[in-house]
Amino acid sequence: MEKFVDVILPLPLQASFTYALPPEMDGQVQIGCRVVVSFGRKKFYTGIVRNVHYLKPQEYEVKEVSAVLDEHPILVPLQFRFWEWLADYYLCTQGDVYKAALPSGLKLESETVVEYNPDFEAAEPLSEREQKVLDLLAVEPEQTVTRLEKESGLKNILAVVKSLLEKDALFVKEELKRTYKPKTETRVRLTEAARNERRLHFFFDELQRRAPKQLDLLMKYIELSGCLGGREVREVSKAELLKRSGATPAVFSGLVDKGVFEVYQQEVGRLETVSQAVMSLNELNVHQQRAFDEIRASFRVKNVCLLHGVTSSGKTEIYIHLIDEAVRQGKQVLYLLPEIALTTQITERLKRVFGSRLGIYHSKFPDAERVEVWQKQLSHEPYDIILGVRSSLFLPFQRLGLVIVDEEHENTYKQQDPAPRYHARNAAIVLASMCGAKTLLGTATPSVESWYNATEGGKYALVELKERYKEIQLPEIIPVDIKELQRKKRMNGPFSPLLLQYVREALEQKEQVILFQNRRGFAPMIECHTCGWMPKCKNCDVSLTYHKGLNQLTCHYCGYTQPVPRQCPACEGVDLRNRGFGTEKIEDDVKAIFPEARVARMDLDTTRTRAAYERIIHDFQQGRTDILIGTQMVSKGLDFDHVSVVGILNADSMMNYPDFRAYERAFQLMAQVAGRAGRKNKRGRVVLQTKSIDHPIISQVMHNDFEGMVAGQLAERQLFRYPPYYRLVYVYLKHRNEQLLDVMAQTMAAKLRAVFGARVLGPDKPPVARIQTLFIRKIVLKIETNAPMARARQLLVQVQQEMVAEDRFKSLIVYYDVDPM
DNA sequence: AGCACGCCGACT
DNA sequence: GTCGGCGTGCTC
Repeated sequence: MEKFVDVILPLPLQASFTYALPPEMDGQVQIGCRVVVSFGRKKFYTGIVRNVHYLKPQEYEVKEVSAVLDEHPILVPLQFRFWEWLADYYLCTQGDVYKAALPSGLKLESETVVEYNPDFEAAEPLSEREQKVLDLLAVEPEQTVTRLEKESGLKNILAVVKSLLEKDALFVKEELKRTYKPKTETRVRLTEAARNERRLHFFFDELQRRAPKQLDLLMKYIELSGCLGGREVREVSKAELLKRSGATPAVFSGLVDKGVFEVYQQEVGRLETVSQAVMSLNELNVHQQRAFDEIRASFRVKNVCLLHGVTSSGKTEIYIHLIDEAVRQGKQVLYLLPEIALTTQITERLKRVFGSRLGIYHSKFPDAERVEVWQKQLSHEPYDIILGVRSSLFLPFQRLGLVIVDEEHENTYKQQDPAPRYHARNAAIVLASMCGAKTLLGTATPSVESWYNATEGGKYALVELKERYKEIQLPEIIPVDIKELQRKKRMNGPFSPLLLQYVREALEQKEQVILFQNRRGFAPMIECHTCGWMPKCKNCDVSLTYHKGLNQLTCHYCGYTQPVPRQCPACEGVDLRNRGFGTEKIEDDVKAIFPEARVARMDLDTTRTRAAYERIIHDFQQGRTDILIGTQMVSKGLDFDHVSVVGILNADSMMNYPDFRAYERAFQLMAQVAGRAGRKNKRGRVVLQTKSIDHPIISQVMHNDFEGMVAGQLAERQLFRYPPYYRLVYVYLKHRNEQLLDVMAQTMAAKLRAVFGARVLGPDKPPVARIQTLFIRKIVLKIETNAPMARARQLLVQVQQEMVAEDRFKSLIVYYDVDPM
C-alpha cells in the first residue's frame, strides 16, 4: 500500500505537509528521519518526518519525497513532545522550533547537493536549460543547487533541477554521509612481538648500540603511553609522538621497519577528547555537604530545587558531586550556562573531573562539532554530561536524569528575536519533567520568579548556602553620593575622590581593580546633570527612553510620549543631557589619571571573538592587568583572586532602566559585581557611586539583603500585576501602512478586551516602532498565573484568526512574546 | 518564509 | 503598446 509521510518544514507555517513515499524508499523511513522535499515551485527543504501513514490526502495532489537523509531517526520520540509543548506555549510554529533546534549542518536547504546520474539516457529531448545544468554536472558531478544556479546563470534553477530529478537524470545526494565523514588520525602502538617484555629488552639493547635516536623515540613512546606501568595503555598519535620527541619521520619509520612500532587508523571526534587521568572529586566542606544532602532530599518530593548560594560559596563543587552521582546511576546530565558564562574556567574544571564523558555544546563552536555532539548523543555511547548554552536543550537525550541551570537569574536564557522566544530555564524544567528528570536552579541572586516559586508558590524546593568558601569575607560596600560631589564639583570625570584613593592604594599594593559600568556607549535616556532627575512615565513608573531623532521621550511599556523638557522639573536646572559614560571614555580617563597602570577593557567591542574574550580574562588572572573596566561581562562566572577594589561607577543607570525588572536586575548586577572583590586574607572594598543615595536598593546591596529586595519587589509586582503573579504576553502587530496598522491594533485590542477584559493594555508604540518597511504596535496581556493558560492561548489564536478573516486586515502580521524579558 | 500571479504607472 | 512596482494567496 502506498505510504505517506507528514513533514515539518523549517518555515513559520502552522501545518505539516504530506508527501508520498516512493516505493524504493519504503521501509527506510521512520518518524524522526530527515527527508528532502520540494516545496512550492522552486524550493527544496530538509524536513522532519513527523508521521508515517497510509491515508492518501483527497483534497490535493501530493508530491513525492525526493530523498531520505537518515537511516535512523535523528530525534527521539520525546523530543517531538518537547517541540510541541514549546510551539504551543510560546505561540510559534513547530517549524520555528525546528529551525532553532537543529544545528544548521542538519537542515541544509538549497544547499542540498545534487549528483549526476552517469547511467542517465534521455528518452526525450531535453530543454536548453536542462541541458545546461547537465553539462555543468558533467564537469563536476556533485554540486549544490545554489552553486548550479550561479554557474548556469539560470533563474528558475530549482524547477530545472526538479524536472531533471523527475527524469532520473539527477539524484539528491545524501548530505549526511558526505558531511560526517569521521575524522581519523594515525596512531602508534607496539607490535605484538614488542609487547613481550623480554623481546622489548632485546630491542633496547639492539637500539642502544646501533640507533640511539630510535631508542629515544621508543622511550618517549613508553613514557607517553604508560605501557610499562601495568596500567591502562594510553593511545598515542603519531603526530603527538613526533612532536613531543622531536624525532624525524625517518627515525619513526626505522622502528616500524624493525617491527617495534605499528601504525593504525583511529576515528577521532572533531571535539577534542580528554583522555588524561581524570581527577577525583574535591571533598565538600561541611556547608556544601549539607546543601548537597538537602538538594538530594528535596528531589524526593519536588522536581525542581533552587540553590541560593552566595558568591564564592562553591556551588560548582556541589554541582559536580550531583553530576557524579547521577552519572553513576547511569543517568545523563545537562548543565546549562548562559552564553557569556561558558568560559574556560568552568569547562576546564568539569573536563578535569569528567574527562571524555563531558561534551560541550556552544554556539561559538564550528557547526560540524555541534553536529558531531548531536550524532554522539544518538549513538550507543552518548556523552554522560552535556555542558551547553540554551540550544543544548534540543539535543537528543536517551536517559536524562538531571538538569542544572546555572546562573538561573540570567535574562540571556530568554531567546529574544527569532521565534521560538523561549526561556531556557523554564523550558528546561518542562523537558526534565518529560524525561522524569530533576532540575536544579543555581544562583547567588535568584530571579524574583524563581524565589517566589521556591517560597510562597511552593513549586520548588529551596536550599540555601550562605557561607563563603574558605571563609572569604563578603566585601565592604561603601556608597558614595555623586550627586552631592558633582554639585561641589569634586568629581574627577566619572570617579569620586574616594574611589580614586582606593584605586591608588590597590595599585601601590599590587592588587587589582575592577571598574564596572553598566552599558557601553550612550544610553538612550536623559538626566538632569545638576540633580540627577530623570523623566519617568506617569503610568508605568519607569524611566522614559530618549529618542534623539524625534527629540521625544517614550515609555517602553505603555507607549506614552512627551517632548523633552527644557528645564528640570525638580531643580529647574537647564543642563539636561544624555546620561552615561561609555566604557571607552572611562578607559581614557583611567589612563590619564593612572598612566603607569595596565588597563584593559571588556565589553562587546573588545570581546568579539572567543579568543579575545579569553585573553582578557587570562591576562587579568595572571596579573598582567591592573585595572579591568567592563560591562556586565565582568560579573559573570569568573573568579579572580587578587581583586581588592571594585568600583560601580553609576548605579543609577541600572536602577532607571525602563523595565519592571530594572530593580531586580540592578540588585543582581551590583551584588554579582561586588562579589568579585575579596581575597583570601583581606576583605574587599566596593565603592558604589550613586546619585540616589537614599534609594532602598543601595542599602539592600550594602547589606546583601536579598530577601528584603525580593519582598519589596514581590509586593510591587502583585500590586502592578506583573510576574510572578501575572503572566505577560506581548502581542506584536506589524504592517507597512501605519494608519491602517493603528486601526488594526485598536480593533484587535478591542476584540481582546471583549475576551480578556482589563487584562489587555494598549496598543502602544514599542520603542522601536518600525523595522525596515514595517510599522509595529504592541498589545500587552497580563493573565493571572493561576488562570488556565491553554484556554488563554486558544482565545488569543481565535482572535487572531478573526482579525485575519476580515479582508481589510488580510496582510496583518501577528507574533507573540510569551513571558517577555 | 519565498515565490508566482496579477493588476496599475512611466517608458521604448 | 510593454516593463516592473508590490499587494495577495498558496505551498503537500
